[in-house]
Amino acid sequence: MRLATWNVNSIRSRADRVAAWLQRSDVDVLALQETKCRDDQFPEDRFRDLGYEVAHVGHSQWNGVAVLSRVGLSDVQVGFPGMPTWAAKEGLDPAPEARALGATCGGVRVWSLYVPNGRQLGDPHYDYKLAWLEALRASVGGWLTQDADAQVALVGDWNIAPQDDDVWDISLFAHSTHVTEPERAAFRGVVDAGYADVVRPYTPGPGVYTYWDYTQLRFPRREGMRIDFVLGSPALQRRVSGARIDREERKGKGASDHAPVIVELGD
DNA sequence: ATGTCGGGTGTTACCCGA
Repeated sequence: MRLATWNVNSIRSRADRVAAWLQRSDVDVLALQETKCRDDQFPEDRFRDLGYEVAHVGHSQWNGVAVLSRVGLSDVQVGFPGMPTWAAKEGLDPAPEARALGATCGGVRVWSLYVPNGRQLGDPHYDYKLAWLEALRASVGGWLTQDADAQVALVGDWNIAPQDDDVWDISLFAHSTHVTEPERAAFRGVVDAGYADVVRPYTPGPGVYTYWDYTQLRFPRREGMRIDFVLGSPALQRRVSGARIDREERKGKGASDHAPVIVELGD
């Protein structure tokens, strides 16, 4: 089975590209982040026509996560227990954002995750990010306590660069999010709960990234960040036979600012 | 910090978010 994750930065503007990529990449399960649309706006038919079942959650033009699968898609779950809420505007009641979607595909519990961007140190969004990650850790840790053999894949845009080599020049990130110790500790918390980065062993750095800012010619200058990850439970880790980051997909007009990350699972 | 992209709207000029 071939499993992939991709922050597409709008599924409506990227549908052609995602469909073409799916067809030539022979991917069975694709988790998407930043679909940037409501459920009624998601181009489901486009992917159904290619043989994929679709689960999506999106409340507005922000966030939005989905799972596409051609190996079955069941037990869809929007958000995880205890997921923090966020008030979109001053005075509005806090509500869950469209940042987590779980579905069982081919025997694997796949979670498409879009971790909040912390914006700036000291910004309320930074504290929200840490709270969100702590709640995630608590949930996913419990799943393995209940069933140590569960096949779980936590995939998506984590908005964290866990190691200094995961950005092109750590000295430029001295006052930035994504690399702070609390964020890295939050990421390690999920790893310590039993989930390993199954991609890094096949894609060692330095200089290996999954995201390049549209501005400042970051991509041609090879100035990127490794912030998209597939974390697998022990039972999933044992099945991984390969992984890659499809840097080619970042090229050309109409590319997302993130590249797809693909994992091969054996029987 | 923004030489770029997305989305949006009190729309053809700006706003927000990453």
